[in-house]
Amino acid sequence: MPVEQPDMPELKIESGSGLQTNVEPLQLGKRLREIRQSLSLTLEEASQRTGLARSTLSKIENEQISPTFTAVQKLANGLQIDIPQLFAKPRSTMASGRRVLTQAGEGTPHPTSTYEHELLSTELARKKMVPFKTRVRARSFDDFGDWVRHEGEEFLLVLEGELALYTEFYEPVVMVAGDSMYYDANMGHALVSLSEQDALVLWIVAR
Amino acid sequence: MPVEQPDMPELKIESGSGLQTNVEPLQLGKRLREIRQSLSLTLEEASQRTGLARSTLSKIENEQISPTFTAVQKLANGLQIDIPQLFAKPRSTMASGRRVLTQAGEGTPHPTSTYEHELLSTELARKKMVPFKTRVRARSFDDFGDWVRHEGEEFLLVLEGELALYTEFYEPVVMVAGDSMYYDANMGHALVSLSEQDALVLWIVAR
DNA sequence: CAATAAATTAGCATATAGGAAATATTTCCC
DNA sequence: GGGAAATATTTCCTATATGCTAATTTATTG
Repeated sequence: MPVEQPDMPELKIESGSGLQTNVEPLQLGKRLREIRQSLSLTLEEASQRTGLARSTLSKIENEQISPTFTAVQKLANGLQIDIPQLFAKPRSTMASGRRVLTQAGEGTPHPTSTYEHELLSTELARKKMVPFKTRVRARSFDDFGDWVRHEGEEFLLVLEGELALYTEFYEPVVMVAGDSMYYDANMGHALVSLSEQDALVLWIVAR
Repeated sequence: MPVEQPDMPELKIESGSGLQTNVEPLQLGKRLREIRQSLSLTLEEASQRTGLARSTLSKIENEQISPTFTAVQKLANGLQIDIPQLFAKPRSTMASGRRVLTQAGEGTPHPTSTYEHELLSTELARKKMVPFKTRVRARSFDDFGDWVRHEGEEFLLVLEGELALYTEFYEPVVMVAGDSMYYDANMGHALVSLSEQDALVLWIVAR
């Protein structure tokens, strides 16, 4: 009897515009300086690792010259940076340097006909992962309607009880406390509690 | 006493980025040519849109020169390409329609001086999330060396015991079973067990 | 404030990218 | 197959990035 969309809280996540018409300033030098400094490297050390001259590095960081692509490659190799990541825009991610605690039972409730979700860390927006605890009511009907199915990947850990995870293309699997499952969420999936009491699971979705 | 890098198991996982010492061939010219042709643009047209000379474009595509970063920017703007995407590798994802079960205690062990990690779902490569259970040994010294710090976001759920989560910029937080934390992993972090017995946590990292 | 380290700048030599025009290649139509 | 037009490549010159050495300025540290 799993179920409709509400089972997938938010997922609105980010993926801002998608249209980057803006003429990005893209402070390459600034970024590079940050990276180098975060590694506690002096220009001299960075020079040794990258094979680029101190002065060149300085000029690049101060945006006095526009580095050759080969120079960028040397930089990326020498400093262990991922090139795509280097050029990535300010990255509309979760606010950096933030954390949020959710104490047991203090999450945001989100009940559905089959599940009782407790959304975690809701204070943080634009997260890469959406975590929630779910209480699967005892003896859910074992004929369920449609699969739950959505973009992304899902990780599931059984915290209490015993349940069956049904997934498309596979046989159902019985899971007990401590068992975990990682699966492609595009694949239909659904949980059914097997024990007398409700089962409790931790669920995490990543898009 | 958290610690050195080993505390962050794998992370090598996808994007092979962990350590990309390899001198990536990175056929920039080839990629650009493909893109231009897929837009049915002639060198002349591309030249007009980008402000770069026909000859320059030709040389870049034939890898006779290594374009300046500003040139790459002009190209990206003119041809509506996303720079990160330009350098991104073929984008491999987890095989679709797959799932993998890890039964309690059956993960892949990965001990370090401070923690005892049990990696989960290791059979699936290129996952968006890296899940593992960690046993935090009782009474870890509460003076720890360096922070653990890495790209991405991290979710932490306490399964058993009681521990203190130290994070940069914040006061330490005491967490008990059922409590969870979501935080920016670039922010230094470290766990210390407070109870007599070891503490057990579920950890999930998303890059 | 002194002493040291680190970063920036300067000057010059060289390698190489960028632009304009010439040359070569391909495409396409008869 | 032979042009003619379109497209791509190469040539040549100029602009600029890179390397080197050293001097100068700017942090750091004690």
